[in-house]
Amino acid sequence: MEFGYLDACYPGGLCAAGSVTNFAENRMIYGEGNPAEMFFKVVSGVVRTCTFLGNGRRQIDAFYVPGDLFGFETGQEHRLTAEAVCPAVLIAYPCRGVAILAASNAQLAHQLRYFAIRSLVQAQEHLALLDRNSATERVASFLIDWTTCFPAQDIVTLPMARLDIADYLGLTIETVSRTLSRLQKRGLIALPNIRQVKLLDPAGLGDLRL
Amino acid sequence: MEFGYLDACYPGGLCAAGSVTNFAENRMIYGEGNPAEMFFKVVSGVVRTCTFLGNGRRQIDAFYVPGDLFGFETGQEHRLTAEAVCPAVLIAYPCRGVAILAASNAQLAHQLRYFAIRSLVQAQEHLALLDRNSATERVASFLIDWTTCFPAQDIVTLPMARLDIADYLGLTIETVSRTLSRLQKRGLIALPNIRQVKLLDPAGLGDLRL
DNA sequence: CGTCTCCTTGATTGAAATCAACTTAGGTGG
DNA sequence: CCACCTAAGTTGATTTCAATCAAGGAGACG
Repeated sequence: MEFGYLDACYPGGLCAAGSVTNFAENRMIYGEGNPAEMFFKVVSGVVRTCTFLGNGRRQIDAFYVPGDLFGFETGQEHRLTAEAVCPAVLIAYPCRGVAILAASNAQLAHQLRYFAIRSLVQAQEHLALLDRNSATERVASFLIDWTTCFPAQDIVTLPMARLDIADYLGLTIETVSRTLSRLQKRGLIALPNIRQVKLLDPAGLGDLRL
Repeated sequence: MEFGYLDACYPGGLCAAGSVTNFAENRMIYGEGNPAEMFFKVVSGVVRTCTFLGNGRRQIDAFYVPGDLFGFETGQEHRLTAEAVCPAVLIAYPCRGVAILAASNAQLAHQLRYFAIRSLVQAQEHLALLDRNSATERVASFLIDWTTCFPAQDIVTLPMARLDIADYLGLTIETVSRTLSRLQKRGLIALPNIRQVKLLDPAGLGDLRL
């Protein structure tokens, strides 16, 4: 189904219904099992959604960047935990209120559907990423995906810690660290400091994805 | 966001717009890159959606069972391939026609949103499954998930081949086969024949998921 | 009865997890 | 400003588990 992109802020749309909120780094936005009363739009900063597996491991499902909507549920409860990766500004929308608005506003309904499907596409891409089972493939894909979020910049800042990357890629921090070092030694990337990456050879990096 | 389940077949709803189609086993329903003109509802049978990775590997994103809708896209093209796992009856809906209907039918719009979010939830659950990185955890989870689709039955039929299971779980057929044998030896399941499974100890199997 | 496909089982290899030590960066307080 | 402390990241050695390589079995079908 084809859905054009529509900005969330148009008269009578989402903007009217939401309230702006600030979250400090690592602050929880909502927890697994919390009632799904709100969904959110990222204005600035980065958000992660994650599940905690029984053995203490944590799985990061997605990172959300400015413009993204997250927190959609089919049930009464949030099935994931959402946390601010770095200081973040969000707009919170009440689900019920927006559902009522959407019932009489076809454009808004269309827009919500668009964002739900976009999240689905992202989840499917994440699945494909985890299936590339070599650590090098995963890290290379992650770097390419992340940097293409910021096409203008030469050196890209990673707002998340190594542990976040590891939990997103289904690897350990040691493996992520080693893989980054190896990519640097091979001249594919530069790591000027711990949170910054420069792609020296994007094409070569792309080849690693197979 | 909370969405109650609505049957797709109600007057003025989806049913009016769709056409019934049959697909033989392993028949392609649509291919990666095909124009996304239709989406589908499963009436009977099982459908898989998959991507082919550059190295020849295949990743199965999801299995769809009767009642499920699949084929939603944000762009103009299908990003996955859909195939019939076994003989399947589907209803095909034209995206554009349904979008027009949805613009003036709030209930239909709501329903489409519900199904898009449901696919998202399934994708997120699949992600969590792949993150349980032991083969035993994955296979146990798969068996539990699949059999809970058919709560009434004692012995459940797996419509898909071992290779499908392997590609869904990110494992090889050998590992799937070995793991099933091991679960059988441990008395957790019975495999009366190649396509049937009986959960002898669902609780014990659940414990393996961690 | 032979052949093909799908599945199972075994032996070996390899990549990432784990265990463990060390380095770096950042923050605090004397 | 520097000494200390802590959290985060890197690097190395070893182990573990699934992939790979290889061979054999079971069922379907002409």
